Amino acid sequence: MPDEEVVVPKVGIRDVARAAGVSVTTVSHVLNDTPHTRTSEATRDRVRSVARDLGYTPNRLARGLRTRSSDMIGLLTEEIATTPHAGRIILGAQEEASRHNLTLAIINSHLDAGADARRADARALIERQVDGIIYATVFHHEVSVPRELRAVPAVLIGALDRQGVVPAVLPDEASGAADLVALLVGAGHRRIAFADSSIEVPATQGRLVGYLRGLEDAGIPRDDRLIASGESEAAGGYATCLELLDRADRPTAIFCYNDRMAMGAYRAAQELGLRVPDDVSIVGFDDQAPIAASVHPALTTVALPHYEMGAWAVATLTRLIQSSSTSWYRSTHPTLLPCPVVVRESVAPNNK
Amino acid sequence: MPDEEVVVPKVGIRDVARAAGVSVTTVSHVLNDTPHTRTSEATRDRVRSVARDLGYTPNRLARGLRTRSSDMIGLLTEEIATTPHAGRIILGAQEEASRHNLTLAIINSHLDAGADARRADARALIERQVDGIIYATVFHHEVSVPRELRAVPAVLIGALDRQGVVPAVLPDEASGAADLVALLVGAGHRRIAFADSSIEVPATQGRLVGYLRGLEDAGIPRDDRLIASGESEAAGGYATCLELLDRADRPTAIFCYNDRMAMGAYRAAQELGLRVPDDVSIVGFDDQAPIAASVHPALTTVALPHYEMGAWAVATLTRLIQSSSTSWYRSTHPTLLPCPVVVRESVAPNNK
DNA sequence: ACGTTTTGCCAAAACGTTTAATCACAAGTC
DNA sequence: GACTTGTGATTAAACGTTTTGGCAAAACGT
Repeated sequence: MPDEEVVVPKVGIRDVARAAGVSVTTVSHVLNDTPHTRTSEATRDRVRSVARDLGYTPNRLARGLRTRSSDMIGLLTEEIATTPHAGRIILGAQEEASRHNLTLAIINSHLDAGADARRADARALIERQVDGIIYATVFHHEVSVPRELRAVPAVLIGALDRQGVVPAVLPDEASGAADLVALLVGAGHRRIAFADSSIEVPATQGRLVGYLRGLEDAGIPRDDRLIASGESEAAGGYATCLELLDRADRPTAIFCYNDRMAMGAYRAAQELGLRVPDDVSIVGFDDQAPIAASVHPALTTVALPHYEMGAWAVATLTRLIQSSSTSWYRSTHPTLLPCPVVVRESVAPNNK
Repeated sequence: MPDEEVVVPKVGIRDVARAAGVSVTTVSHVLNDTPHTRTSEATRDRVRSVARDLGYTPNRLARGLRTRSSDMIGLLTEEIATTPHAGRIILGAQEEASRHNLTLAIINSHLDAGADARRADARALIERQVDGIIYATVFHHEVSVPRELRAVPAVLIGALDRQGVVPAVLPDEASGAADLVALLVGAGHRRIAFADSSIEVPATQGRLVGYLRGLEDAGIPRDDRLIASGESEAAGGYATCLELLDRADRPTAIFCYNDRMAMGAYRAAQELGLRVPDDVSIVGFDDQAPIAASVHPALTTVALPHYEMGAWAVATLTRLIQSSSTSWYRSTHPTLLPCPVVVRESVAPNNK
């Protein structure tokens, strides 16, 4: 009952039609370049210019209602807060989405949220008629996706679907780790220690597996005395590496489970009077900003393909959406994205 | 023309109505608890249980079309990539949004994007009929908001509206810096240096202003020989602090422009054989994860209220939306959110 | 027993699009 | 000159909700 829109009288397709002296159908046709439809070049131009002059903005809600598709994709993230990495996933997803004229709707679940809360979040997205859903988790091995996700195409980031029906993408940590070992071997190192994380997550295994594979590829026998583990923080890295380095036959290089532990390794080396990289080479994993570039010497490490996983997710999602309702799919193996090693200054040739 | 939805026959409000033996009107009324409407307790229960059994999910597009509101708010971010901080803004906004039953649609502009690209992004959100828009920038002093933002309530994060019409929120860097100085003064320090950033951004000024105010409050005269500047990275902090510390009358504490520079300060101190914090206290700014907690000794610093700004933004936006169309507002002063100092281990009493 | 109020419910019109189905009319075709 | 064919546009029916304005029946007051 209050006065209507004194501010900006929203202009709809009808207004354009009226101003251009055609029907709304025609306006819709020309503005969307609807195929199999005929309109003279003259009226096309007229409609377009009128639309521009009036400042027409289509109402995507209305369009979505009619076309049964929202051009939105939902990103369900699990604790974006804990890891700065998550930002890069969002960025990758966002940019790929923009490329397809889609927009991203984001909902964040707390890590400790129950299954019901998570399902409620999925429902919230589905109510919004998203065309697809990305479920991004911190690195879990397997997860059973809320069954509401079955209502709509979905992909998984950082986890495998227990039922094996939803496509998933993961970082190829093992290969990255193996490459890193190869780099060290190439620099002449043979006594390469591994400072592992003491808590068990899939990443742990991948990195350890890659470390061992790297050794094997180089024909270096495994030496369990060179493998130690600690809390996956700077303090843990310090303690672990202190122990590894404080021996007569100390390693010439240490592969740390992550960059934070590598920071601890730097300190351990320093306290023992060892210089990095001259006396001992140190490498990390994660390429965690801003650590890796800020420590001295700058840390050689392995980057995780967060951006790429985000982009991959919306790319395959759009493929799924297009092929949807005709062919259905069963996800075979998860997609593994490469983890490139980024070379900085913490590795030196082993001249011993 | 392919077979219709063999998978999941979407259930709409009509299906619920039919199954419950009532009209869609009634279903709508009970499901929304529409006020000033009368329905017997019996039918209410029946409708609700039928809806649950059928697994009814309302179509928010349709609802939005009718109610002229989408319950979505758009977050326009400028280069979420560069700063890990951005993630916390998103998180704060997201959680506050969830609290109000809103969902966040995110679009990211590149920092180097032109004004047109930025306006296109704003339009994309408006087409989606978002109820409001948050424009989050990296810390700029003033910005002229795309005029499409006038079509809908908007708030600014990290910048001021040049026209002074859009409410804005900023971190109160000056007070945070002053508090930090007060902490140092309280520990007995009087020769407190400031390692400034050499590039000019609003944050620079705020922190410097706060530093000076802190000194003044303590009755310590300003000494320009204690103020130096360098690149706002670890390397710059190293160079700057090396110079500050390598004097006979060296400061007993250094306030670094940010945590990365503080990392450099640690290295400078170490190379000069000075222990932190025993020989020199060092503080930073930003509370940047994971640096601040990972360095040794852990860094005392000031946290930026990113989460809080995100939450503030959607909170005031919802207020704006509710009061909209009735009262219009003119933003007075920007809101300043406190930057709490977080005490760790890099400050020691000055016993000299 | 008769008006009046209250209670419980419903029909139908929006909301702004897209799209299937037609339609008028001019131009070819034999 | 009667048929077909092509061209450029239109009419009207969706899409799934909310909401306005009523209407019948039950309850109530006298």
